[in-house]
Amino acid sequence: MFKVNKLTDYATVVMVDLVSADLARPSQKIANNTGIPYPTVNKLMKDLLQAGLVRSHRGINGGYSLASPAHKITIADIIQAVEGPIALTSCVNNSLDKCSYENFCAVQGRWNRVNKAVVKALKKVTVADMT
Amino acid sequence: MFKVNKLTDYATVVMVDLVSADLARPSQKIANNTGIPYPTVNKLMKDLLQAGLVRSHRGINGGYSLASPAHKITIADIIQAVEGPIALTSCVNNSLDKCSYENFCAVQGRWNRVNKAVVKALKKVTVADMT
DNA sequence: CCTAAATAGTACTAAATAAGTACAGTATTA
DNA sequence: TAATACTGTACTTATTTAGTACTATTTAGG
Ligand code: FES
Ligand code: FES
Repeated sequence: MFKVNKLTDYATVVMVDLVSADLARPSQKIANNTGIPYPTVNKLMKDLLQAGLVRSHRGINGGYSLASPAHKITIADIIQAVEGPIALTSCVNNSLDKCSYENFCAVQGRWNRVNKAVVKALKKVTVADMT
Repeated sequence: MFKVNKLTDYATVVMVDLVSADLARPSQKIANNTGIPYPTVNKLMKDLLQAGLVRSHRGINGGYSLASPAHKITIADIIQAVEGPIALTSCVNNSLDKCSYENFCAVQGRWNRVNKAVVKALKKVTVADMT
């Protein structure tokens, strides 16, 4: 199947939940709001934080909040945060791993075009659109 | 990672190889041309055949050929042939499985928009473009 | 009609990836 | 200083993908 990770799906749900947060919202509360298990939310937040999509605040009254306005965070951002660089095949430019057929392959580099088209499509939809 | 199956990647290589085939080309020859292992080619052809992307001919001098002109076969077609319907999440309309959060989910149905955008992008690139 | 070439279908095994869980550590505020 | 909540890492299990094997069926040609 051609699909995003379940965690990416969850991440969008989390991001949408955070849209309505005025102050920092703890993982526990996010879990309650969304129905996503607490440990899973916890794991997600680490990825979203590292990618700079959310801000965190420790201690009592701590929690997470969006790092940018909802209409500036795209689905592409969320996918990249959770799953790493978007590379439909391993012979796409920004892929982490290397294609083993590269030496004698007939479609060498052609996937770049497809990849760009998909990324462009994913950048068009924002968290605000998902609300 | 957000990516297509390796088999899908191989499938495009196979399709591109078939562009240059005047008569039916056997799996074995496709394997030789592309460097993809023979058993794997064999497996692929079954999927491509079922999806109607190639035509087959049995017996001596048999083999496979494209069912339509190269510029009419899209990357979306190939992905669907190998991986089934394109459904980025399980709550997308044409998905085979059902989303378990559907009852209380905040982004319910919103992925349809993303999915459509991606499919549209994948339909824009054809086998001819990959040659 | 018989044989060799080649596809068609099914089922199994092994490898890779994703999902879920656990836990010890650190910062913050009341 | 105690309670709250994030941070980081590592582990286990489940699921999916990739690869392999084998049998049956069809076709062309001698
Ligand atoms: S499949 Fe990777 S270079 Fe062709
Ligand atoms: S994640 Fe499937 S309905 Fe929301």
